[in-house]
Amino acid sequence: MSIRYHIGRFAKLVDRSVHTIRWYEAQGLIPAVGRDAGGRRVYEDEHVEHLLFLERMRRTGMSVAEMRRLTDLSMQGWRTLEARKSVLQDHRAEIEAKIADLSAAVEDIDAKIAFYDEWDRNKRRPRKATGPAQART
Amino acid sequence: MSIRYHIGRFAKLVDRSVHTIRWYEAQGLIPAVGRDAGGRRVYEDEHVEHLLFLERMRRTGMSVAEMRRLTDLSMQGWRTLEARKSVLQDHRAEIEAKIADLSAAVEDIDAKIAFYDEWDRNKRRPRKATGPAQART
DNA sequence: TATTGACCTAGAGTAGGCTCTAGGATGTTC
DNA sequence: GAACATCCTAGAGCCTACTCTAGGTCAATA
Repeated sequence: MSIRYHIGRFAKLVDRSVHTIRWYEAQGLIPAVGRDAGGRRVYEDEHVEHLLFLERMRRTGMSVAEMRRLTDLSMQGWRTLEARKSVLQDHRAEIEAKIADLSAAVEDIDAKIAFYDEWDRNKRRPRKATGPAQART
Repeated sequence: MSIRYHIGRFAKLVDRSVHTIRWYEAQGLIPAVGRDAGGRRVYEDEHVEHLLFLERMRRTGMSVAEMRRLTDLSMQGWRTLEARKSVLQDHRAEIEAKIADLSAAVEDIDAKIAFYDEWDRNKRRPRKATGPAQART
């Protein structure tokens, strides 16, 4: 027997606003939401887990369309396991590319900071860039 | 003596559209753009380097507001070196946080895929999650 | 000199992802 | 039984970062 939540509590659990939760449902990101006698939405632990997973996907750049696809697929049971894996593998590849991009940016920043430091030490702008992509900035 | 470019060539060099370049200038992201006798914008290598650096910052999540701040500061010379370093250090910290988030997401995805694989192998849904944040998805 | 292509300005439109408003119903607490 | 929190629907509004349109100018080429 699982715990049930109304939307306010649910929203807090998954760290989104109540408005956003309703909007997510309208976008097809929350499967099979029940209602109580008064017509209010009722969520269960599975919804929490589903949304926490989606939240991680969202934070790492997955679009609402992709999250909807994942939600759609999971509502169709085991027959869609391969399709779900494929969506996740694609997203995984995107994440790896992003990590590479971010790491490269960290290097650029460090080079720029080193360049500023040298500028500051010598009280004159270094003639040659210390790293990639140096302008007179 | 540096090479000069009109907007079309410039846009190609920094891989943004001509529209976007004009818009960037309106947003204060491109310092001191000259004009030729016919009123057309003229860019130099320094502009290319500045924009390539901003492009890396943009791709890693820096907002237009922050890029404008960086551009403003660099137009004010050596007195703003510390301020520029500080903006870059803040962005660096954000990037590191993003990398951590992305790495965690990769782990979640791998756990989810392992979970799907086990489900597929056993032809029934594993009762316990293989990793964090497992719902019935 | 006429066409063609690249450029100009001002401003409107778009996409994604929320975020909020209005007007009303329900449920819990004192 | 009255106040107050929480919920409901439908739909408008907002923010960021572009993206495109309209109407025109300028310069190189045929």
